[in-house]
Amino acid sequence: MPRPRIYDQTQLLESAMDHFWKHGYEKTSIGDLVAETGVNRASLYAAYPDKRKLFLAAVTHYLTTRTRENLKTLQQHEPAAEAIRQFFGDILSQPGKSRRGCLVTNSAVEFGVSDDEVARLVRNAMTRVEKALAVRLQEAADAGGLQPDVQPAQYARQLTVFLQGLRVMSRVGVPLKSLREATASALSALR
Amino acid sequence: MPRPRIYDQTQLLESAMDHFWKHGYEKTSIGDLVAETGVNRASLYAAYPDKRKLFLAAVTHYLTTRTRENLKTLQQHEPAAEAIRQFFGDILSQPGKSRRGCLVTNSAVEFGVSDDEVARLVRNAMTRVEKALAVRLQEAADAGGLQPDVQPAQYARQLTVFLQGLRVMSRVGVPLKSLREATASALSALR
DNA sequence: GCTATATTGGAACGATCATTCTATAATCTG
DNA sequence: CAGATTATAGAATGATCGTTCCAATATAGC
Repeated sequence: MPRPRIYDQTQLLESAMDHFWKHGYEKTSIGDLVAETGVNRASLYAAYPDKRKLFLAAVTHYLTTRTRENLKTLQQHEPAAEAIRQFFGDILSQPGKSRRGCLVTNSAVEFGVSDDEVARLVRNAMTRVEKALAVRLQEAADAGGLQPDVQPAQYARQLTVFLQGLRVMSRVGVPLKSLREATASALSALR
Repeated sequence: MPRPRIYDQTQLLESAMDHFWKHGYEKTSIGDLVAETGVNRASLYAAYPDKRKLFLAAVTHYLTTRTRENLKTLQQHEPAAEAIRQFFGDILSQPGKSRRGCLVTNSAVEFGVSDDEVARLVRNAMTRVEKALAVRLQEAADAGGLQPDVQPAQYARQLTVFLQGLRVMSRVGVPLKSLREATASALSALR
């Protein structure tokens, strides 16, 4: 019976995610989203009760697409040491896109102090990355692909922190070449 | 002849810096600053032409106080390896304050894509940290305080990136204990 | 103590924001 | 084709924003 929806819900979410990713939450207005997505104001509010809920949906969408994609790289390659290299390599191999940094990192900074729900979402995402790294690092250690004095769990923590740093520095325009050098150094315990 | 200023200019800058540090640029309104600093609107605009210029002054003030203080720790302790430990140790030793992260890191994320002047300011600050670390790491290497296979310049890059990550994760509420473990791992090449 | 001068307090302005409302349009069921 | 229902377009609303304005105020030099 109803008039059919003219826009695609996933495209809306992708578009909104892109905009929040590039400009952050506060600098993104509903007007911006209407202009960029082509979706009408009223339709936006029919789909999400308010801007913040749309943002949360966008972050979740980021986690289930971008972050999941990165984790797949980490989990699927063999051997484990190579998977870890590839994981970081992928992140540093998109010259145009790396400038936006990571929506999770950006949200950590923008909402870390002011919104506990976002903060928890972000911490959980970081913990998942850390655990995935820990699994692969343990594998690498077992296979002799890790310096013997390195503890996988702690090294996973270190690399998770390092990854956040990469995202900050990408966003502010530090050349990828420098970041690749830094990463090579951070991964030098792998062999 | 003129009516004397009733507020202290440095206190104003400290107060504004604090607020930008905690809440970021966009979420800080002039009204917030008036309320928190006690300085009148007109006086604010007499001191700085607009919000952005005040923000730039606040960031510069941060660099000449907080960042400089951290760099002093890095430069003054002996031996070099101990100075580096202390540098990171200090950053992770303020349970209440670490939650705000670092104004430089926060600004990198908030303005990295949208404001080249801020981005350059931030990159320059990061480069200074990296260079200071490189100097001390070279010293440490010369004194045998560094694993022989580690290159000081690249390790300095790595630690600079890592530091940014620490600041992000502090801000989002990751426990300092975890971050200290990560840091211990990142500094394990020192001895 | 008067005048010149810059500061102060707070009202005022125009722009922009998130959100809501109203009217119209498009489809499916019967 | 009629009517129920939801989507759409865009105007309207009220709050908040950065910034400006104006009248009142406080001092230093005369």
